[in-house]
Amino acid sequence: MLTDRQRMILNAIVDDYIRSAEPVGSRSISKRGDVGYSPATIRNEMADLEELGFLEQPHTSAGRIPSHKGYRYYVDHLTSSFSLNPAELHMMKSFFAEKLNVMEQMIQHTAGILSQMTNYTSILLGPEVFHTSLRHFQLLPLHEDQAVAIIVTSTGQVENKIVSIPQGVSVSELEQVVNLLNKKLVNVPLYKLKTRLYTEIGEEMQRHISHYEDLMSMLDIALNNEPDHRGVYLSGTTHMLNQPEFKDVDKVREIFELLEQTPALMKLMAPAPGEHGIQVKIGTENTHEAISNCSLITATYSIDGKALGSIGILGPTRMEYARVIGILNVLSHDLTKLLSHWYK
Amino acid sequence: MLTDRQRMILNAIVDDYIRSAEPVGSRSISKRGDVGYSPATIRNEMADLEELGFLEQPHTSAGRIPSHKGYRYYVDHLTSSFSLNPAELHMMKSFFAEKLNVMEQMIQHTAGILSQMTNYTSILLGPEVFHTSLRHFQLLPLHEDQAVAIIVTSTGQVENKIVSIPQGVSVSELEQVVNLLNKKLVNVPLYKLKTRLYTEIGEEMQRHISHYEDLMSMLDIALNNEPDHRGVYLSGTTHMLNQPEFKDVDKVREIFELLEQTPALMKLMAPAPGEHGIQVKIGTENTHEAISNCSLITATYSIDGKALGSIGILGPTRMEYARVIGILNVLSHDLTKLLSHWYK
DNA sequence: GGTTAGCACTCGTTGACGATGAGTGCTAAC
DNA sequence: GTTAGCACTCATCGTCAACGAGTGCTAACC
Repeated sequence: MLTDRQRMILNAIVDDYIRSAEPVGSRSISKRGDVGYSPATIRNEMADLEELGFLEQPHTSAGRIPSHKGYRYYVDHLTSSFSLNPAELHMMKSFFAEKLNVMEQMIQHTAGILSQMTNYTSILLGPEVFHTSLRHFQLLPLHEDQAVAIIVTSTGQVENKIVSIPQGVSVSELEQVVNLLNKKLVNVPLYKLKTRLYTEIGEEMQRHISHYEDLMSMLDIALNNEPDHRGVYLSGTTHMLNQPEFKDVDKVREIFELLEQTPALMKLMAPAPGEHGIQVKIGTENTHEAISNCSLITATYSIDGKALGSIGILGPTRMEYARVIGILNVLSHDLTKLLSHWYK
Repeated sequence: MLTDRQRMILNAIVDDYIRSAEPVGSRSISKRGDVGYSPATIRNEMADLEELGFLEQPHTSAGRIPSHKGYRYYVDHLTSSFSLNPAELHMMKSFFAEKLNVMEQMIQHTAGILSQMTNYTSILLGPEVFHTSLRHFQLLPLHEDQAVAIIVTSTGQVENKIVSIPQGVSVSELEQVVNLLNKKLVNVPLYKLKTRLYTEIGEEMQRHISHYEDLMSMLDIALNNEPDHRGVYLSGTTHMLNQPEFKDVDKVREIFELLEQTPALMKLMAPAPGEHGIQVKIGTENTHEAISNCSLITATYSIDGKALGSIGILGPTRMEYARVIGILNVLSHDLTKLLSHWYK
């Protein structure tokens, strides 16, 4: 039905479009290198492909994009064997191995209730974030250029992640680095690991170790693992979209990015010393730029009077304060009661 | 610090702005009724409040909006006692009472993995959606105008919800309705309840019962309860925002609304008869308008060869098909294995 | 006959400009 | 102290012209 060249060009267009999300022109296909024809030739083929229904033009003077039929053809003729790379497979396996823990479930569940009732985004910081620290770090070489990084936490949880070893780093150097990390970072709370890595370890390493930058970025990846996110529970993030002040997608994305950074969240949600009830931070009272026109209402929950974590609601400054405060009040008490009951 | 009138006007402005998200003008405050002054007077006070820093003007010819200081004052002087209405309290209590069930957790967890690995939105339909049906429906009057609707499902789960009884409906009529529902809807799968309500019950009721419309909307609310959503697991909905084709917030909202309608999702995710592997539905191949430029890739998982539910990925038509298919392949098998193992 | 260079043409994007209207500030009357 | 009236401001919206990316077509080339 299609000539080899047409198939090749169609594939190139779909690939490019999947990457860039912009209509692709004849010139850019020609420049890719894997299709050895001039733009004019490609234009001719593209015109044919369009006539056959595989491509579309958003308007006359734009490049082409694949039509549904084009995608269909692409999918039906996918040659690559859908195989995942080892790192991805490993990631998936370790995800599955994660223990489901009751307290975690309960907190996540609470986050869900909270966002559902308020129609705002809810944030819960579980106790782990505050109290879990690093017990041990290990780096096991797999091949020449890959190793598995293993992190054991003070709660006995084991996280691992495959990383690439920078070219030219010797085994003895790797050992040195691991020793250094264990010396400096053991007992450091997980959420502070990355900061410490740069402040304390960085300096030391720069002195003794070659390939400093590559190694640092490897360690960054190794430590950027799940434990960093562990213990932060979000729910109802999409409620944000219903607020007219967030009709600008970029603003929303900024906020979402903030929500994925545990240390920043910690800082925002940390209860003011001595403060025990509900706190309301309005607009720029929040220290972070991205949420300078948001309000954050937080409370703490506890077991036996000992503060365990925070529970908060993020919405526009134009927020239904009375309602949210009421709900948060009830819910933080309920959660406290529930947890106390559970751990008795 | 502020006169009573100023406080009153400030409160009115904050309230209005919280509701409308638009700068409020002097005229609209004057019209509210609870502030008995003309627009001009209010303008004067507003000018003062702005000078004091409680209000802001986005631009000269617009109304005022509260400044952070204004919100702060509003919050610090909130008089209402943060009390929730009984229906809300009940809702919260019943949320908390929900049993956490292992299989549910596992499926939700899988949804999380899936969206995290693909960077698209993942949808899982749990087995309940397909197989759970109504066992019993009950309506218990609480006061004059409120009742609690109780739904017992075939899995033994009990859901309840407080609804308002329409004025002028007698107890005996309510009983008739409940009997009718039990006669007609028992053993109907939960996700079909609402459709059946309108097609089968509606007609019958219209003949025998007064206040038909009010009653229907009450029943609609009663049945629109959680069970309808039960068994649909979403994750990574926010990934959508990172795709340039969804920079229009309204489009995204449309999709989110679709995702919250179980019956529609069911229809989209239902495996084609006889089909067992991975299905790819591109663009308009999906029957729903809102996702006409999305692709939906689905697979099924099963126990003992018996299909239990579906697992899918929703993204733009411009999707990394090869990668997603690969991941979905592995994950649907893993989930099948895991569930089989668990229930052995 | 297939391939490529060159050129006129199309059409979406961008920025400038004027009309419109909501809401203000101020003055004068009540 | 309160209110009516009026000139004024400024964001929004639609129109219009300049710009440029990318095409389709023709003619030359291998």
